[in-house]
Amino acid sequence: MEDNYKIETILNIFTVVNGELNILLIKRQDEPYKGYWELPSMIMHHDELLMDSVCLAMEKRAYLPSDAFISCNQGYVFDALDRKVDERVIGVTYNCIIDSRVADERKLPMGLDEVEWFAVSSLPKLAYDHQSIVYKALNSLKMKILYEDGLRELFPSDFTLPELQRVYEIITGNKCDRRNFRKKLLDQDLLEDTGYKTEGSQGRPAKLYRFKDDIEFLEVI
Amino acid sequence: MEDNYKIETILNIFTVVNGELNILLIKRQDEPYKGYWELPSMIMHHDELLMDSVCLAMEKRAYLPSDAFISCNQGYVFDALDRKVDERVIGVTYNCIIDSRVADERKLPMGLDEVEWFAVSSLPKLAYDHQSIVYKALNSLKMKILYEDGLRELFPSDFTLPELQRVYEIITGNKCDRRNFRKKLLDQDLLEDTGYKTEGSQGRPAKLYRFKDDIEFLEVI
DNA sequence: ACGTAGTGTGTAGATAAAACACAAAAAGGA
DNA sequence: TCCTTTTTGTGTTTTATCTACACACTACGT
Repeated sequence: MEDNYKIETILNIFTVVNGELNILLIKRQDEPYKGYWELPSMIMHHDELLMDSVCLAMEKRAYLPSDAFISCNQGYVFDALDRKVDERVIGVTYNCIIDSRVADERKLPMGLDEVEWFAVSSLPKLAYDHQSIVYKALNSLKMKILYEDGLRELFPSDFTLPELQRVYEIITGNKCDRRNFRKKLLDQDLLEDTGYKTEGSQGRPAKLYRFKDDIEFLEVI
Repeated sequence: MEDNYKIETILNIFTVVNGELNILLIKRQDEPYKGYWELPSMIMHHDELLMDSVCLAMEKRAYLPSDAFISCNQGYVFDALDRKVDERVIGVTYNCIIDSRVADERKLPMGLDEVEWFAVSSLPKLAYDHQSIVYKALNSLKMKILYEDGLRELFPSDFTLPELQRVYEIITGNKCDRRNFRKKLLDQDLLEDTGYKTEGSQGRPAKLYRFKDDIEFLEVI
């Protein structure tokens, strides 16, 4: 018996802009699922590593530099027999976080692809099983924030504590008291005050913080 | 270009016997790595799901009933170009926990395979990249114990608190005080006293507990 | 009967988590 | 200019959780 299947890598590329968690999607130009949005993906060839394929997907699909990510973690493998329409493709997902400062430096080829950021709280119709894939990725992100250094990766540049809390609450689903959230973060000494404040927004300006780029740290939140 | 690679599922099958975490290994009969031990694995065919392949590996490699596991979770994907000697095989790992009461009901075909349980604290020489695979699985198990219901799955039948603590400490790497460990577990009301005690061991007999098979529970330890 | 080995138990101090209310700084409109 | 609205910043008290710690009980072996 001749086994014939392919492996693709599928990328959940996250970034935070204006205190909102965004994910990168591409509008499909062809059938099937024409007009639906999909995650960047790339078929892996036999002489490549999965990570090679991930980098190619970053460049050729997402139009982002292949080294743009702050973190890139392997996620779940999706293997339903009918997940693609006419061929067997096993999808290995990768969850990437990139810096919002490079998120909009994409050079799209004129009029070819539509590549856009969507707030995860308002996603469009997704092709194939990509809806499930995003949900699973969001759950991984939740674990990463709760038990690892997820927040640090999501906020590489300056941020306000309310922004941090909004993203934390959206991803984890836990609402928490502002004062307790601030205290918990400031008590560990992971953050430093930049001395700057937000401008032009409504209400009292918020202090801008950044994560200390410290050697080792064991726990966030 | 014709892409030609295969996918295999690789099983880390864990069970607890006598308060010791064991993993199932098979002694290789042929080159390469003849005489080394390996994890049960099975090539996945194009018309199968990964879980089909897992079940086949359970039956045909581990000689265990394919429904014997208490839990079976997808783990990491190993994809190094040279992880197998002469062909490209992508390994998708699954971490299974089985009941120690079925662990020894295996019917091995006479004199063909050597299939044995090893304490994870004293593993033999492992073939291929299976050493890394076991390490990664142990780390997943740690996360599962710390943040999910891992302990419950590892102890489906009666156990003593010292047994529970030993396994907990080995997997998590955290030593903890006996009294505090007991209190933490007994305060949540997950356990019930069976009324029985260990017999024939040295020292004072230990009470036998079991996990209440309760509806929902949010946290262990 | 005595030693040895392993289990079972409670309390006080420290640390972390949860609950809670008001003042400060900007923007917009009367 | 003053008042209202909006959003941020701040401290204390209570509660729960975690940590540290010492001695008695029950079997087995000699």
